[in-house]
Amino acid sequence: MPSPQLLEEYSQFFRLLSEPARLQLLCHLKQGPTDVATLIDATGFSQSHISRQLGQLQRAGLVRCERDGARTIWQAEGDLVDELCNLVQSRLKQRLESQLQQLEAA
Amino acid sequence: MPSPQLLEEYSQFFRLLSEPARLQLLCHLKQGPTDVATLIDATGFSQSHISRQLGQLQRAGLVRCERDGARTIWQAEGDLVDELCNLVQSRLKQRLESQLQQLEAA
DNA sequence: GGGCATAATGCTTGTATCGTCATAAATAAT
DNA sequence: ATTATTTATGACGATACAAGCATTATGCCC
Repeated sequence: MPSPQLLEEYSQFFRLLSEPARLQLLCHLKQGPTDVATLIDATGFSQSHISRQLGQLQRAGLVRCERDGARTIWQAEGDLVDELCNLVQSRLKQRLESQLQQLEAA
Repeated sequence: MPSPQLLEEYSQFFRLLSEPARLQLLCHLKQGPTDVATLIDATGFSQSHISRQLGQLQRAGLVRCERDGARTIWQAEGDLVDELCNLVQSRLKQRLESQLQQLEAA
């Protein structure tokens, strides 16, 4: 039985991934290091929004940045999120398959 | 690059785990099938709160229930959440270790 | 230094959701 | 049937957070 503190940390981490905007940014950064202008173009989000989301992801250690002059180049760090998403995806798939089977059986 | 719909589903799933109360309930149910009165005792949450949280977990297929007379016996379904938490935990551990090392090096 | 890009941060608003109270629905017992 | 017990749900206040606007900070170029 995990301690309340650990549960709190888990939930905080999952909360970070509970926002489509952040997941989308992470996915883009998975393609390779990217500057903010490109992210704005790709997502349509405002500059301030992107800056905040990246800040949160950075504090969690999911992305890091390096400055290139006035620009900031961001990149994803580690593939924990990929693994998590893959697990969730296989679960979603299972569920849909099972629901489909139930429909066919009826 | 995942579709927006898929990102939305991922995020909804993670949002489910972003609440300590729900994680706590899941952990209790991992110990074995449990009735609501026991959950109230164990967590101190109100009956209505527990009922709502279990409802959300049920709709996501993370728990299921069977009625035993007037009581409802709940149990966790699958171990996806365990796997997710283990991945996250090892990540948290890594991060702390790395921070510790940086402190020692200084 | 001043002007010009880019990125980060206060502040505000809107929305979602937690958590509780009260109530309703479901089920057992007498 | 009525009553008691357990669970689910409607309504509501409080709170958290996303998202944008405006401003400030940071670093380049002249």
